[in-house]
Amino acid sequence: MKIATWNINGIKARIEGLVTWLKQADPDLACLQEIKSQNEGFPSERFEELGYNVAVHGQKSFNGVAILSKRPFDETMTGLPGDESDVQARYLEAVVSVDGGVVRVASIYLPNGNPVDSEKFPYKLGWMDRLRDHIKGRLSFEEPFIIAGDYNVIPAEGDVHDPQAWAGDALFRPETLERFHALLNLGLTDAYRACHHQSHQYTFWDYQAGAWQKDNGIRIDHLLLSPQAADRLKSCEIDRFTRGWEKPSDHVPVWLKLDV
DNA sequence: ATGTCGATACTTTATCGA
Repeated sequence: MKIATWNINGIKARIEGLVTWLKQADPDLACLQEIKSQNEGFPSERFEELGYNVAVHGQKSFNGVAILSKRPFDETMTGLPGDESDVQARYLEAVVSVDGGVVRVASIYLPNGNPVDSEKFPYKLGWMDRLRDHIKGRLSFEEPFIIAGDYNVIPAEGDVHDPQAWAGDALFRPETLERFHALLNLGLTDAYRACHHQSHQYTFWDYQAGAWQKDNGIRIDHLLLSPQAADRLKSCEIDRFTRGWEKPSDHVPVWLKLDV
């Protein structure tokens, strides 16, 4: 089973590129972030034509996550628990049946958190605390669970072209990394890191300042695995070639193969 | 060199968010 994550930065702007990639990459499950669309405006037909079932948690203008699945959804859940006042569409979870069990998957768009002296940074940290609490509960199910998405977290110095330049940024602040480690310490596995040891393998390059041409990137899109998913992990790769396409997203797809 | 994009609205340019 092939499971992918991609922050597409706007479904309307990216629909043709996304369909092209889906046809050639052919994932069984695709977690999308930053669809920047309400549920009503989401072009589900374009994916249903390709054999996908579609779950959307949308919002006008900003944020928004979706999951495409070749298998029907047994259940879906929208919104990260823990704060009734949080209306931002950043969390979608789904369960599908496979031979001999289920696979649970979450599509997450973790808050950026910049600027750090604004209310956005504590919102990010609080969201990470809530994510940890929620995932901790889910782990008691002992299922293969893949938490995939744009984490807006640079895990280590080897995941950024210029660590100095990012030192004070919300994506690389000690408070952020501390919470990312707390998440991993629940017993989760960073799928890409489990498959590859080389550093400077990025998933995002800014549109500005020729970042792509200079390979000035960061690795912030991750697939974290429950122990039951990690046991079945076969491979994990970054499709960096889409960054060179016409009208690219600033993020590229990351995918893994599970032996289920 | 804070140099680009995408979405939105009291729109055709400014604002926000990333």
